[in-house]
Amino acid sequence: MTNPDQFSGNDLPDYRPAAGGIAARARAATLPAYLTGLNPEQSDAVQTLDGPVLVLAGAGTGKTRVLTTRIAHILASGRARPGEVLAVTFTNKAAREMKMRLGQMLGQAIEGMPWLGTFHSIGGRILRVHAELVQLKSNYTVLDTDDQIRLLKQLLAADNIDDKRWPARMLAGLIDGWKNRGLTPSQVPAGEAAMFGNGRGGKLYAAYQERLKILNAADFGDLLLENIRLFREHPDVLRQYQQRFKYILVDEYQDTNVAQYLWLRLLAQAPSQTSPRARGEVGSHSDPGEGAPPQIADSQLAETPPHPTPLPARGEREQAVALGENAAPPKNICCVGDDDQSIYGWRGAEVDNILRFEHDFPGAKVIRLERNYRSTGHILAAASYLIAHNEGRLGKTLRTEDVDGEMVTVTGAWDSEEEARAIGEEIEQLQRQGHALNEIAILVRASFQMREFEDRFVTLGLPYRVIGGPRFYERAEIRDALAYLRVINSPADDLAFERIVNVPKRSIGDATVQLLHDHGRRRRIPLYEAARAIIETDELKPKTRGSLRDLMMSFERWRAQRELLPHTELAQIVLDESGYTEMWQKDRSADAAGRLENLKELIRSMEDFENLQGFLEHISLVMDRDGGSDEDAVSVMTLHSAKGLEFDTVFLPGWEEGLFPHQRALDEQGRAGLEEERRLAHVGITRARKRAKLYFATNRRIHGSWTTTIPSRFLDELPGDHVEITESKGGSGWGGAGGYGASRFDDVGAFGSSYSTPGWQRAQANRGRGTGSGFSESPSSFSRGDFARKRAPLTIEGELVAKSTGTQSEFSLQQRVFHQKFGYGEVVRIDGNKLTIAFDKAGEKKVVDSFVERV
DNA sequence: AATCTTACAGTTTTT
DNA sequence: CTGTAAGATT
Repeated sequence: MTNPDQFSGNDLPDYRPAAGGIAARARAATLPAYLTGLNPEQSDAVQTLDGPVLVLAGAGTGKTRVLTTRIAHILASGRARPGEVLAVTFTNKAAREMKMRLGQMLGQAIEGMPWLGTFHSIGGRILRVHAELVQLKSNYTVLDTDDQIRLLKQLLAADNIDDKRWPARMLAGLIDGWKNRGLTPSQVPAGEAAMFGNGRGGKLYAAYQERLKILNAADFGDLLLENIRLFREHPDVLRQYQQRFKYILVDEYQDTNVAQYLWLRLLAQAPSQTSPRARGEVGSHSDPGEGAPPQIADSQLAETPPHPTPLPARGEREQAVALGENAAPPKNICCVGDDDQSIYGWRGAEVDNILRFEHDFPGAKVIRLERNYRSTGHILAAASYLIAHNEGRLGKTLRTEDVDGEMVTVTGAWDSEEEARAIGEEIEQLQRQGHALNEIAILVRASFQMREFEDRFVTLGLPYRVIGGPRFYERAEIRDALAYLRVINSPADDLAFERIVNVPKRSIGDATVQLLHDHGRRRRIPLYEAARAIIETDELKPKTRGSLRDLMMSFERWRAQRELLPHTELAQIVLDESGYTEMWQKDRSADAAGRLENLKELIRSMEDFENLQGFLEHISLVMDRDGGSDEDAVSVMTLHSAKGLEFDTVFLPGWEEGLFPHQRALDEQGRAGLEEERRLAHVGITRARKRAKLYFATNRRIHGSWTTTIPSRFLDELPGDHVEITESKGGSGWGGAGGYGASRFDDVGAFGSSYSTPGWQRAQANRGRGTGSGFSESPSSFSRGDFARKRAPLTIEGELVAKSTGTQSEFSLQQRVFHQKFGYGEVVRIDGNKLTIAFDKAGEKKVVDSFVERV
């Protein structure tokens, strides 16, 4: 955040005047300050306030700036008050950033925008107000995926369905998919509903929805779907919101799914047009009926190649049209997105939404932002050339006024280990040249690739940070703690009760829980009440009965204390008295300390909320992953989680067929899958400001065994003029390839063939002068020995010693140590500041001493 | 009820 | 090969 380059990106206080000339200056004189410094297209996007607008904002073209400025303009020009503007994003992070930038732009003059948030938080908020209309109470619980699956497991068990053959996870996926497409149980096409559990999928979905109502709970999908149902069944409520929202803004429109699209359409309609017909016909209209022939809903399942020209309307859209939702002239809705960055098709995002915007919102104005302020010329050219291979796109050409800069590099490595080694060295070199590690990222296709980098960085002592992984509230310890609080807040929360009844272990096993379930079901009471009743009987073994009674008494006590104590203090007491904290204190595994730290963080975060109820309401919707530390460290993450971020230097390893593009995407989605993978590649390259470095390995371990791979077709799709083929650090593109004899050439041949393509040959011809040998040169002149020799003189050690905690005598052989990642172990060898440690669980590892502590 | 053993799968992720 | 989850064992 301290990098000066930051402002060459979206913020642009110093936008080059080339764009406007006299006209721009004239505008600047009459318009408010926030409008100055926008380029003509941006300015257009900000000031076209009436009617539907689609802003196609390529990577690094100032998308967020346009959105925030547009809101500022709406507010400052007095066209609407903050409460009359609906602005939706996908992530809390994006919402927070917009709020922040809006605040900066407008000063403190305007109170925070109440309707700026994620689809889910806004949907959830509307739902709380009208909960009774959809058979919920306003204090309903939001279930996460884990709760969802456990609930489904119970339903499967109740229906005697073998959850080996029909896993609950799969059903959860199906239900999510249906909800993403805006389908209630009765609207699911019969063919699809029959696909699960010998035709019982549809019934299970219905049963699940019913059960949710009884538990007073909603899953993530419901937050939107129940909103749609609410709006359709209660036109008066819909009208209220249509009147309220004078302006609607949508971020990342290419990522919207059908449900989100329907939700937006309903809200974007002019208030007077609410169709009274909508009420009764929702269910019956598209309901194929129970006995209908299994139509495998081709329109929904078969891949529909995206195409800019009008497409056949798809099922859900037809439905919207049939309900009269298409009739009204759309209001002032502005969607911002980039079809070239649509990478979430697999979780329900419909690229069609953005491709068909003009069709869906007649009279829409489409504005293209094509001036890129992030990347240098070569990087942009490479990314543009690559993405041009996609057919289903609206078409944009990114331009920059920046210098060409460094070429994009492509480097081959013998195997993934060498790939990691080479990248590690490049990073160390950058570090020695004074580049901040914070400005370096490694973006992988699949998370298993991260491991090799982590291992390498641990040995090098190079600080790194893994982005992504389990979210804060998804961690077991957080969910356990929350479950305790949920039971205190709402004794009817069976899922929460079940989760912690035997955590920590209190000898209340499955048998006992089953007994509680039976009891509860018979008397139609929650598990909590069942437990209270059963400890008065002698149905349980004395030991179990005693321990359950203790737990119940604790809960009663905590509930009484709830009125007297601040909720943070209560949480502390609950965790201590339940033995939960103690459980982790006694745990000697590597991550126990971290878990205790997380629990502390949870309590800290509770302070931001007024009371327990408020905290629980928000935790599942607006709790973000722990804010990254501010240490200087290399970021390691997946390409997906890199969307929206930018770095000076970006390393993109693993560009091999099968991995990237991923085989599964190809197998399951065909050409659409390939195009999405290509968009992912485009996203990856455009994350880089100054350096994009692509890698492929000839050999990679997949599912344990070594597999020879061929370089990704995407490498062939790069423009030769902007790409440089380099050698892996230490002398050879093959690094350690030497010494393996003829078989190696077989492998080279395999990949060489894919390099007979024009793009590749251009690339080779182009890099002729200066840079040294390329792939055409025999790699046999290099060997592992060469590699090692060239590595030796590097003074990494010198730097690391300076960073390490102290003298090397701090550790001795057989010393017991603790490492944040690998846990406990014993020192078996010492080389300067590098220790070889036999970890109890992780095996033998080489680690820099500053990363371990004595026990 | 807790621990050990075996089977099995194994992109991408937000809310 | 490795981590998880369900099943078998004590």
